[in-house]
Amino acid sequence: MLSERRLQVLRAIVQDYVGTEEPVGSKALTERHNLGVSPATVRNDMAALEDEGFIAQPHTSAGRIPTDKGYRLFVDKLAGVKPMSPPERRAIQNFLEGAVDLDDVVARTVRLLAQLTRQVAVVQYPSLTRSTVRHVELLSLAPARLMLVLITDTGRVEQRMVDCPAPFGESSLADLRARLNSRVAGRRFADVPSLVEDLPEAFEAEDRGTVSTVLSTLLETLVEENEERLMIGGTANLTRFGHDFPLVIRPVLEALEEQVVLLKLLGEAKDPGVTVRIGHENAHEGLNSTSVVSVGYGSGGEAVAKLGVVGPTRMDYPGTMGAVRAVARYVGQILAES
Amino acid sequence: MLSERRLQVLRAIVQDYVGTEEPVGSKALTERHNLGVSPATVRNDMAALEDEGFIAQPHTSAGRIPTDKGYRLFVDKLAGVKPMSPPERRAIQNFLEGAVDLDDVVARTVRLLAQLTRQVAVVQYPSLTRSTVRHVELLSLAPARLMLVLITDTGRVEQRMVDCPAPFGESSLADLRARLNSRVAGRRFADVPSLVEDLPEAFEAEDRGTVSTVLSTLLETLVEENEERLMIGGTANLTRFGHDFPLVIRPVLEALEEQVVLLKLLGEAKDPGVTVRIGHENAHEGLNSTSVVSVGYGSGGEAVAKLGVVGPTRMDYPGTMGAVRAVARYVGQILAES
DNA sequence: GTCTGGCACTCGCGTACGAAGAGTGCCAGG
DNA sequence: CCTGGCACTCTTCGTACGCGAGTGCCAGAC
Repeated sequence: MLSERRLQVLRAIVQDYVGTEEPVGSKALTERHNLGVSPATVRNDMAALEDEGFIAQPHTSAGRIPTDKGYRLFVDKLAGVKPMSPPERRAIQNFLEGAVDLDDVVARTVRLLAQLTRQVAVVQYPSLTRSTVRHVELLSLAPARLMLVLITDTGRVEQRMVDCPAPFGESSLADLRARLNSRVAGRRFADVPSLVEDLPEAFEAEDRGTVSTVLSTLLETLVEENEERLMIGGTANLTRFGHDFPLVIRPVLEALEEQVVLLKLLGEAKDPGVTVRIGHENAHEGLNSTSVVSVGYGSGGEAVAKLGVVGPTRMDYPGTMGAVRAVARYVGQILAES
Repeated sequence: MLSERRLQVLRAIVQDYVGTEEPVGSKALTERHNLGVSPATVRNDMAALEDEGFIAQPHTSAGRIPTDKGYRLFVDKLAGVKPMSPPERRAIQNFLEGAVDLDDVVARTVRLLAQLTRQVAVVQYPSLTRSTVRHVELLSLAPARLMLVLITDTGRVEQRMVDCPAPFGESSLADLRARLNSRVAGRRFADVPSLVEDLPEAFEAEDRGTVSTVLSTLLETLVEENEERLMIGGTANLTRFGHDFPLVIRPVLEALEEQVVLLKLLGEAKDPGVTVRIGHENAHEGLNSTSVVSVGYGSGGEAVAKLGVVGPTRMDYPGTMGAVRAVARYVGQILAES
């Protein structure tokens, strides 16, 4: 077990290193934080912290830098979440309220997060399966060609083309549209499959093929993987990463382009509050030198999607967590209003 | 005026420099290209080319590298467009044909371009104003709340919320929907404003406010700037930029995040064929060390949007131009089919 | 007039060496 | 258990130097 002072030393190391980006030595520590002990004592503590794996030295005679394990302890025990100041809160709210539609909300959120945290921002669109159905629309584009449009209570709109096996009359179309909506409107998307499975039976034999096709298209859009979308921004902030540039930044950019990777990353965070994944805690190898701070957001109690930032493990955790949490809260409000 | 051989020397310099990324000297030139003359002669030619501003030396006593002006001459006079090989063409076609909707087409196009050219790809969604209307849908979400959905022949779907000044009955809604579609379906979006301006007059006084609101929302979505969207990808390719990394890459990433900048960039290219903007020819300062290769694409004769790549001025112009042109052609085909 | 070989010159790059500085580990004493 | 002192390690930085690539120019050949 680590003594109280050793924890203070760790905290001081993390704070200094995050600020200066340079390994921090015992002398600098005693000067900048009044720990009430001499450098020699701090050195002993540092040796102990190093034995436990919380800090490391890049070279034999340089200062110490925190390890992933050190950051983990810092985040869990030594630091809180730094709340946003009132002016910042107001700025967030004002900026988000200007949005005209969901795309705009998401785009603005990305910009905002990137700017506040000076890191790469990732915002997931509200999940279909965790939203409720506002409306399902069917349009006839050609005799045997329909367009299916899904609209969620969060303002998300998805459309799919449907090629019908047989021509589908205007009256059958109206019938299907009405039946579909009466069954699913206001219900959760997750429940849709069971709500519509017997629908073809209500139709004439000649139309059943088309109805089934429409329904299977509808269900396809709800399959995991397909239904998730996200937006990223602030990649220019990657340039503030460090000195050993290309080697680190390359895999990060590649990972960011793989939506699957990012979705898995966000999906792993089950915590209801802000989740922090540090360095090697991220399964994806390219992100081993980054930390991911994420949180769910939603219009009501339940989270409909996640948002977060990706940055160097050497980041201002309290500040970042505060920004992410605040933005999520306001996005939730905006969605609830729309 | 430059002699034929001097042009050959310039061509050789560009080709070698693009290949090796290193300044090329007179000796290496004569060894790798059989120009039929000695290094000394080439040196004289190089001195002349330098006087004219087509090449430059980074330091006294290093080889020469092409200037923007040199690349310009190369692109205009010395090199053609390298066509894609049949297998490549087939791969492009296969990859694009798997798309399920417009978002997917655009996303696949971005990936494809980025992979083929190993550069940053930019694809603009089909412009609304240059497309034709397939359908306009109006949905009632709440007594005084409508959703307006626009669908183009290229598969693009835009939606907007409309807050009505007064409740709008279901029959009025159906009426408006029918009148709207009969006027604009199949027409070009650019013509929509003049086609609908007298529409409110056909309605009862109590509904006119709502009809006007709907129409003005419709027109707002068509305003330049608002109606343009684009997708970028392959930013990881920026890491192959050069050695003086962060300084160059930073402004490029920043420019890429500014959609306005990119749209202007693509918009400036008026040429019906492939357009190349080299280095300082790009108005935006951050892109002064990049070249932009772009081309319009569309389902029919006219271009509905642009696509292209952004890369270092030191790029394989013939190959890049070939890839961009080929991808644009196939995207056009796909859009025409859908 | 144009091309060529020769030659002296310039510079950037890599290596080597040494001094400076920062930081450490350890130890003996309070 | 803390502290001051001290020897040690390593990185960093500046300087010097030799090497090699490439150039510009010139006199001579075709």
